[in-house]
Amino acid sequence: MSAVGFDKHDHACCINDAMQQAENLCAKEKLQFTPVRRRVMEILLKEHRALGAYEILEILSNEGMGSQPPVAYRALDFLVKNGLAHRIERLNAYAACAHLGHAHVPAFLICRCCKAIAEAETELSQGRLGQAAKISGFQIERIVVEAEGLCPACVEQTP
Amino acid sequence: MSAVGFDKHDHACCINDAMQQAENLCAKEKLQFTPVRRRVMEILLKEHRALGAYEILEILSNEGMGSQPPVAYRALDFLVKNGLAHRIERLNAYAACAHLGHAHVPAFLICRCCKAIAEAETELSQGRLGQAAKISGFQIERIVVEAEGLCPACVEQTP
DNA sequence: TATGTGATGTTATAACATATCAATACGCAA
DNA sequence: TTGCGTATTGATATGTTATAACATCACATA
Repeated sequence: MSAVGFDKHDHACCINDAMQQAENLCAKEKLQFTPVRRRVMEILLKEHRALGAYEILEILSNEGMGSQPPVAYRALDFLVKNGLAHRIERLNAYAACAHLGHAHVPAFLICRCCKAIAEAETELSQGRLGQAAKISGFQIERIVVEAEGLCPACVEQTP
Repeated sequence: MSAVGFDKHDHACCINDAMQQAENLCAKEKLQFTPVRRRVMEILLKEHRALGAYEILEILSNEGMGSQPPVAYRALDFLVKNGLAHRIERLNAYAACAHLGHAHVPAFLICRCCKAIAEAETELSQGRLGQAAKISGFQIERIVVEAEGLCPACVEQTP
């Protein structure tokens, strides 16, 4: 498990790789990776952080790709539904998936100071939550795990 | 671990107990359990589900206890900050704590059909998320765990 | 050409949340 | 008990996030 997000890396390469994987996945699943959807995915990858729908919308708007909320929300819904991006509930924001290709339950570390996020993977279903669900007969379809706190950089500045 | 929420119980008694515990806790911590705060706690306990701030506000308003959003949000912030209630991120809503008295990391089962919720307890810090945090130097302050799916009642109706 | 389907465009509005500042109540020391 | 500082409430305005509803476009195919 690597919590990509708080460390440096070759970002151009990271974007290209991810876009290629997204292309492949859409081709394989016969999904329409349309210009708006592709562009939103690029934006999320480029910024490499959680973006609000309206932030994305503004970028799209500046590029003449639609200026009304549903344009952004539809593209984001598509990306989330197909595992290309995740919604961060705590922030009401969206981030590109950092583990494209393998199925996983995403878990996030969210810095309350600088808003940086890192994505880890978990397999929570075995845990106490899974037990509780089993006992009560609840059928889990999706799990949200988000930890809020201070990232390495902010820990030093905020004592 | 009991996931109270999807089963019948003596509700009047459950409310009284919880209010008493809340009173005690506020007394012990020297917190001002003011009329608005007390009433919001009662409302959450009475409804026994997650309520939006504006739902609560409407009830308060009907009773002449304030009609503007900040009234509800302040009371809810107080309850959440002091562990009397939890915020359900997935729903942008609030629910009374089902485990008053003992410290815990709350985890929720949320029915996407009828919106019923159940609160379980977890101690997640040992898991992979805790590891990821430790490795990267992230300092966790709060953890959100929310599972979405179908409650026992809705599983039967929605095949 | 007609028809179905999925994606977009567009308007309007619902739902959730907070900033700000004034007024009031409360706890406590002088 | 008086006065002071702090916490709480009242009130207005505004910011932010999300969706309903309906029209249209583009493409595949019967």
